[in-house]
Amino acid sequence: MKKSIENKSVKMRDVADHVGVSVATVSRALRNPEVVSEALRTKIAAAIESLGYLPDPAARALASTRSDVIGVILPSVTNNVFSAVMDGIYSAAEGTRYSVQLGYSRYAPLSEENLIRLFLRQRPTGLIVTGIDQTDAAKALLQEADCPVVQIMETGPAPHDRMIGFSHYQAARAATAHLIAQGYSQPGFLGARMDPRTQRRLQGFRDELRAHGIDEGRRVHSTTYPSSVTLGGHLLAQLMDAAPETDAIFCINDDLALGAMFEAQRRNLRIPQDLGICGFNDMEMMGAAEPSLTSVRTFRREMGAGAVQLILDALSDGARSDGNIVDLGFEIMPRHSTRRNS
Amino acid sequence: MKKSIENKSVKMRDVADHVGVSVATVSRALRNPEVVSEALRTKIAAAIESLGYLPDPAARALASTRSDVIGVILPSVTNNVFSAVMDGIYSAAEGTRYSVQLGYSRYAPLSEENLIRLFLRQRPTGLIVTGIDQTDAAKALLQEADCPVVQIMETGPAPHDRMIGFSHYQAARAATAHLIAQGYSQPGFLGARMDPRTQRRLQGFRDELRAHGIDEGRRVHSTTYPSSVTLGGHLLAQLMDAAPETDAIFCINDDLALGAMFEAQRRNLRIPQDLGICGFNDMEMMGAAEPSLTSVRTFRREMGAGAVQLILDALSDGARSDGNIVDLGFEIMPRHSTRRNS
DNA sequence: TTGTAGGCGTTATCAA
DNA sequence: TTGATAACGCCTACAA
Repeated sequence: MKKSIENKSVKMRDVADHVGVSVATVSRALRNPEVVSEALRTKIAAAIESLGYLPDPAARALASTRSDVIGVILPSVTNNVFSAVMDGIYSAAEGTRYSVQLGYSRYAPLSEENLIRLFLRQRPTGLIVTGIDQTDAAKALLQEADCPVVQIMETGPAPHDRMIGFSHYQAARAATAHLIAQGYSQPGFLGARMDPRTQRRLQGFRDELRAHGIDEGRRVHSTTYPSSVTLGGHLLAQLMDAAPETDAIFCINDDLALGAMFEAQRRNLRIPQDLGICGFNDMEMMGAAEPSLTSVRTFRREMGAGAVQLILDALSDGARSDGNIVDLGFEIMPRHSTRRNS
Repeated sequence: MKKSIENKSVKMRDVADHVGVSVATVSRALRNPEVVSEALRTKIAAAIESLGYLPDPAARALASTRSDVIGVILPSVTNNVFSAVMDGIYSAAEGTRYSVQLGYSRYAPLSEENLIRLFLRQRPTGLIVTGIDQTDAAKALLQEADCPVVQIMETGPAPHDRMIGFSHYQAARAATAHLIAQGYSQPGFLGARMDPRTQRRLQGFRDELRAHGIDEGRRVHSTTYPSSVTLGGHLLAQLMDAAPETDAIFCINDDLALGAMFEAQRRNLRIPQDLGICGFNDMEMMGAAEPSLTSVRTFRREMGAGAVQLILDALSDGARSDGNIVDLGFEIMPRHSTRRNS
């Protein structure tokens, strides 16, 4: 079995010669096995195996005007929300003939637009983009794309093609409602980065307060800096200085919540009595923290895997069925940090 | 400026016609601008711009027998140690003509081997692989690769080509030495996953104990499960039950350390008096925690960026200069969780 | 400095 | 069911 090494330049031609058929037949055996005779098929498979043949993706793409890549554009490399999404994407793509090509926009709509253009140039099998806040040019590109396009992370109006996510607005309202239901009457808000998705969460927070006739006062603190545990601490410090009446906080994400928890401990604020804390995303650490932290569970891995599945479905469905929206929802995970009533 | 949209199938031919030159000249203007006359170069650039031409990577790769991709193989998608590495890689690649292709081995040497084979098939510009524990077949592939190969995360003997990382063994020894220097006499070890890199850290821990004449007793607790904050708590619980004399722990990574910290708080162990805690990697949260947690800082982003740089260097250096090892080192970050002496 | 032409490894069309 | 044979879009000697 020397096959492992000797594939440096085994090409379809070699396989064909080895079996004594034309390259066309080998090609068919690979793409449409059903039209090749049983006998040849097995001989070809054996030859491929023993010669260690691997198709050249570039030649394939050039000749078929279609590459076997699924393009994915995410805003951030480091944010572990997206790590989970990627995990789902890679898992779902594993075992298929498709490979994943990743691009990072760094939360910049213009760079997202360029990435979309770049990816589309490769005639990908499908494209996965994050959210609904593309530039007009990007939207036009997606609209004209000749491959399935899936928007992830959100649900919302007018998807380009397909969509899988949840409502950040509703999730934030639910989290805020949870705080209020626990008896907190002066909830505050901690936010970072404040990209459009985050803004929608803020809007949910505000609308829920309003629905309960609660004034937000000076309790909304946010920054455009990227979020971090450290920042969570700073924001809580600012908030408590500006609005000492605050008795609970809804944090835009779990990092901020964790940082706020640490800061609360430094200030000897008792959780959940003096301060209730609710995060967002429900990363693994939330349940393990002391005290355990309430959060809004989102289905990130499922979003990634689901997006790939939507593309595969679209491929077999053939036609492009617009308006296909999958709402994965969310779930409030009540934990010690907001357990004031019980 | 309708260029943004109308690039659906603008090809080099179109640009050439638009300017009134041959495609060869356009191609040269793109690859070796210096051999094309100033006048044509600017006209071509203008045409490219106004037509919105984007080269077809597949055709490029096929014709030049070299693709503009840098292949990267990492063991894990979700582990944020690697997120930071990726961040460095993408940053360094940005603005160059190279794009990044990511593959995940899920800590399985065999799948790493297959990915290497797959990536090499595309004749990449360079290949970045994680660590030094490849299968023999993979090693052979890397040895024969006709592109620069960079191994990241570690330093060690016999790199295939180039290498950038640090010594996990030495880092663990240093961390253990720090604990001992702080007056802890019964340090324990918490480990998860226990891949070869982790094992080297354990070896460092053990050797350092031995150097101080300390018996490890029943204080080494590890599992092959992937690490998590929750797991850190469980492991500490096990450790304290099995070896109550433990007065400090060295954790294989920061997640375990954080989980151990929470568990210690649950058990009313005072940190750092009753229990010293040292993590590994120094993720951002460590300094923000309450109490702040000692860790071993590693330069993950720099490793990623450096790896890309090494490839770019190799490209211009021309020849493949073997034995090129960059040791980024590490740094002990002493914080409250081990501040027993002062 | 610029143009001509052959080829990169597959796929797909058309015959056989 | 199988085999020739053009593409696919670009690169690169080789010529001019």
